[in-house]
Amino acid sequence: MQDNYDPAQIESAVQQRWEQDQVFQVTEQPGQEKFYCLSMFPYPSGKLHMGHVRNYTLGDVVARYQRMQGKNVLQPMGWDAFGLPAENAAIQNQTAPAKWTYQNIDYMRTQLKSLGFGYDWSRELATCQPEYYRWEQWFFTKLYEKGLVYKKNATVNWDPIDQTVLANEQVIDGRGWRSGAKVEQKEIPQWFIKITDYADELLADLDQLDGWPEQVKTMQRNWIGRSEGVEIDFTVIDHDDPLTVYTTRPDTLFGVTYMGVAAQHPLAQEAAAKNPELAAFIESIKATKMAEAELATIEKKGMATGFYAKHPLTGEAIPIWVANFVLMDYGSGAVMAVPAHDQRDWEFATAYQLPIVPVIAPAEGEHDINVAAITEKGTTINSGQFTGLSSDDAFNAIADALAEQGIGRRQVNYRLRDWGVSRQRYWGAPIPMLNLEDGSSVPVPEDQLPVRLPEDVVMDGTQSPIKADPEWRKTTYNGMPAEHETDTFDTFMESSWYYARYCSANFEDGMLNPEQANYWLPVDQYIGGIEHAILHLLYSRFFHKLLRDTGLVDSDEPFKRLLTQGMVLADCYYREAADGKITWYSPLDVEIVERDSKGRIVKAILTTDGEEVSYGGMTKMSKSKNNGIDPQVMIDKYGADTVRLFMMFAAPPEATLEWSDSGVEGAQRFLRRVWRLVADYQAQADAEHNDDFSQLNSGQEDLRREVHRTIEKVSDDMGRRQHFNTAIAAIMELLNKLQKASLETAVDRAIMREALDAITLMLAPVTPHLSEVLWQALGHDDDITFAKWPEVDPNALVASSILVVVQVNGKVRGKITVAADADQDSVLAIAAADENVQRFIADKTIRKQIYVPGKLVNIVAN
RNA sequence: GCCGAAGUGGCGGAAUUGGUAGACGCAGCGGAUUCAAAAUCCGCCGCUGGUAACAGCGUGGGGGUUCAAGUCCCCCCUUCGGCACCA
Repeated sequence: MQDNYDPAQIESAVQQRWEQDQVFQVTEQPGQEKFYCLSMFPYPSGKLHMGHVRNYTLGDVVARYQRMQGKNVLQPMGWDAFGLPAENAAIQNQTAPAKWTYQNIDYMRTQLKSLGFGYDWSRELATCQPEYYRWEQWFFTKLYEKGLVYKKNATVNWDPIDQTVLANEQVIDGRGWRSGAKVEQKEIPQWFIKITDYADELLADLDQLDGWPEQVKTMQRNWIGRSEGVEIDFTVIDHDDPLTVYTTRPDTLFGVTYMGVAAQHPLAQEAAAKNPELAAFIESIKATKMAEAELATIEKKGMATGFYAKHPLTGEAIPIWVANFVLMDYGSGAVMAVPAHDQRDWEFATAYQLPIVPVIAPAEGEHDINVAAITEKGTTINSGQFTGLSSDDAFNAIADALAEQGIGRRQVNYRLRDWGVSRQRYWGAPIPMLNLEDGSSVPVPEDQLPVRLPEDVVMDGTQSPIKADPEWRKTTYNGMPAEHETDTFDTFMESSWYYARYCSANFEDGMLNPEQANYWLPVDQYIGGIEHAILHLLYSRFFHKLLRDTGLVDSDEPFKRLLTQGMVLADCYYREAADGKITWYSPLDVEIVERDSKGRIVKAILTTDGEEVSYGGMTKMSKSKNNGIDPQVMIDKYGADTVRLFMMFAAPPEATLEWSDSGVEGAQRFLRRVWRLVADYQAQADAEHNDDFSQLNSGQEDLRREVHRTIEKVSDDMGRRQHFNTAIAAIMELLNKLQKASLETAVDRAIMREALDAITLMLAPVTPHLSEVLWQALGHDDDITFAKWPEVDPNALVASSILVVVQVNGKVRGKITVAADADQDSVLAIAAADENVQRFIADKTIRKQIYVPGKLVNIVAN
């Protein structure tokens, strides 16, 4: 073996062998335990960024660890290839989205290979391929047949200059990002999938997901937002149709002082027709973006419609207002307002001097209704026959009374809304529906699928090429003229079932091969960013249940265990010009020339011109701050193993990770030390070994105990805890001890040998190239990829004496070494006899003694 | 605004079930090696006092529970993720 660690040479050789032997291609093995390890597939944006590298290293470490546990491991990879950036890039680079996308995929695939990720490339897929999206289209028509798909009007951001629909991120301060036009809200017909039909099951099944982080489950629970309430019909005075609202607080019904309706609500429209001032007001609030965050923070505005509702129990007339915080797309588009007991209603009432009538007395404490609403439950007051009840009793009594009159129904409601899947964009899977001349819609017949998206197009920055081309949409249905739907699917559609398609990625006779899908599914370990905690993961869970109810899979949930990884941050540097304009410089072009005595950056210069730049701290790697570190530069400089090791060592998976050049160098330093230790050992490979560990001296016993303690810890960290940073720290600690160990006797050498084997194996998931080469150098002729994970020898762990900490009144005053089998009394006696302990208890009375066996003594004395 | 997290030395982080706060790494400092440097090796490294032994203080801020709190409870501050058309 070479004296020096040469990652470039090792890595390309090992990767070549993996490719030649198709090491990571797998098929179903009925007798063997399977493990499906999946990382969220990337959007092919051009090149990998560090977030990808982190995500996929985590996945590869888990996959390799599980393989060494003897499992049949599937780890696939593919491309989330549809989406907005391809359209933007196409406009900018005068190319077609498809061409741009496929080029990016080709480059990023080589990057993934150079990082040594063990993927089964025979299953690679890209969601923009008709072979993929045809089955999504097919599935959508099945859902249509089942009545789970419907069309309704919904609001979009409309750019009146570009004549195009904008995504929320394309609307900046109420204006279109390209045109600068004031964005309008426009209602257009769109397709929806009834995810609300599955709300109950999506909520209940969260309890089965033991392997999911509690925070993700909580976020999903809150997102689904199940509530129990009452739907109430308010008669509108001099009007036929009642105004129906939903409330979770019928106990506050007597406190209703006004009603709120959305700008698009029929009542508002009707009132506006006769009232130009109101019409103008409605027009003005229509410009508000309908994002929830926006709504929550906007100034509450409203105007009276002139209509009045009749209070169902008191008969009083209640004014109906148009309010900008009531959404038409949401529930019935109307709310009853109880300003005394709802903060938002309170703010609105205060702004417009509407009456605030308290009807609940809080259970405890004083409350000033002039300062804020009383939102907690309590006892009813001012509530007619229902006065004096607890909120819960009043809820029931009022709900029953309304039900008797036929104007109220108990109802379970969800915050979750149906999934709008229509997008007015080009680069997505065409929605497989036909619009007929009579205005109705039918699914595209199965034998005409897929509805192909033309790939050779020119983007002009406004309309989608398939909308602009009248020929594309022309077709017939049963001999009648018909038009293809020109909207495309939300890209969350593709990412909702790709995990299942991987199981039979090349299957041509259906969406999935149920036999293969049921062998591999559910995914045993899913890894991706926390930013997907709600939408992507909820849609995928929903799709899995749809697949199940279509008979394609047996399981209820797609992902057994979930790991949500944090972001990658880096230093950023900038210069501010005289006019205040800030220019950001890549950390790769910056040299730190001065640090203070604590090591903090004082002065940094740009290497290209030698002038000073300012330090902007650690922020998320991003284009805007120009602080993205290109993984390729790092791989070329240090090798994949070093990059992988640093990524796993620098932070636990869920936390943010701060990129550090010197940290990467530290990782490389460690690998060189491992290499050298094996090389030094190899240099005397001919020397005699003695594997009999029954007669060790105390130093040998201690060292061997360290080896097996490390195996124990690393196994637990990698398997159960998934804290790879502490696993690596434990290996580093062991290496530090081994470097000082003697190789004099045959037994010394046998212990070293056992330790080097263990270290090589334990590092294999993280640094697979290095480990493969070291494994061979250590004389093994099997493939380390499938080698058995090291086992703990329980005999090696036994220690004859243990360290016990002695506290007096909770402060550490001494440390004693006692026999491992010492009883409580003798430990307490030794503790009290300790010289320093004596100083603190000598003139005091011992009140209490606590002994935590094998760990700690606390003497309470005063 | 709502929902979910996080906050520990100069820095990244460790402390897994309430039981030695700071493992491991980085940076820094001192030394060895070298003509010199790089690389490598050895040592020191929370703050304050002390030659030292040791003592006092210390986990975002304030309060509480406990023999014992980074960890549990209450209030507050700051930063980050999501909020349904970015993926």
